[in-house]
Amino acid sequence: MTTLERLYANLLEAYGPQGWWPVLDFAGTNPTKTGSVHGYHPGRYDFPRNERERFEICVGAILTQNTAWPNVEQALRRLKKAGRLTPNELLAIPLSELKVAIRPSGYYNVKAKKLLEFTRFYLSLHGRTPTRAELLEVWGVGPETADSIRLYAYGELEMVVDAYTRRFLSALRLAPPEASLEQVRAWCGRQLPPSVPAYQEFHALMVEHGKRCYSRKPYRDALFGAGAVNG
DNA sequence: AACCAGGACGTGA
DNA sequence: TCACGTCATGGT
Repeated sequence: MTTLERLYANLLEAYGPQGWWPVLDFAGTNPTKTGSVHGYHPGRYDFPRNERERFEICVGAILTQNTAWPNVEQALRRLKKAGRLTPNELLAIPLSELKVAIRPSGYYNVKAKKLLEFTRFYLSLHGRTPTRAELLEVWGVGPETADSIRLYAYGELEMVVDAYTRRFLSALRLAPPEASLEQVRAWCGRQLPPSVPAYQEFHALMVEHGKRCYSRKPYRDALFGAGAVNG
């Protein structure tokens, strides 16, 4: 068992299954979560259950770039309420109307453009699963967004690593501070068993732990991270 | 009432 | 490559 596997097991025990990626209109809740409690499905790994949910996850992945999830959830609800949460519906919106709908998630000018770019790409796939390289070619889709889409929207085995993960692992000295996100990502991929549910849960746990202990500025309780390793 | 969030892009060195 | 500025709303 690798150190990262042990870390994963301890975080899972501490926080419980996170139920990522959240989707609208799912009745389940996760009472252990601090922020929004809607749409999470702890312990279930059969999402997305249909094309509608798949596209919604993609849209959420773009809207959540450097943005707190409750803001994204508002934007998704506004899109849905306006009947614009499918690819063709979204492409049919006047640009100004799209910006108004997604305003709560911030950066609405760039994100509106990103959504349109991605949606065109999404339709061009005709249901096929995009490769990571293909996703990275889309304007507005960077490494974390591409990996999140692969892992959560398409259920592909893709490691997702974010700023929290890098801070956490470097604080534990599992990764050098100067390691790039890509290096950390490759390393994590080698340390965990190749399981889609495990990858999904791992990233969700890293975000939850990051929010609690590795928020920017002073790390609130970095010692807990070390404790999580040693048990 | 600052501070920051589940990043990515454009630019200049 | 890489560091830095920019994008913006809402929660704490």
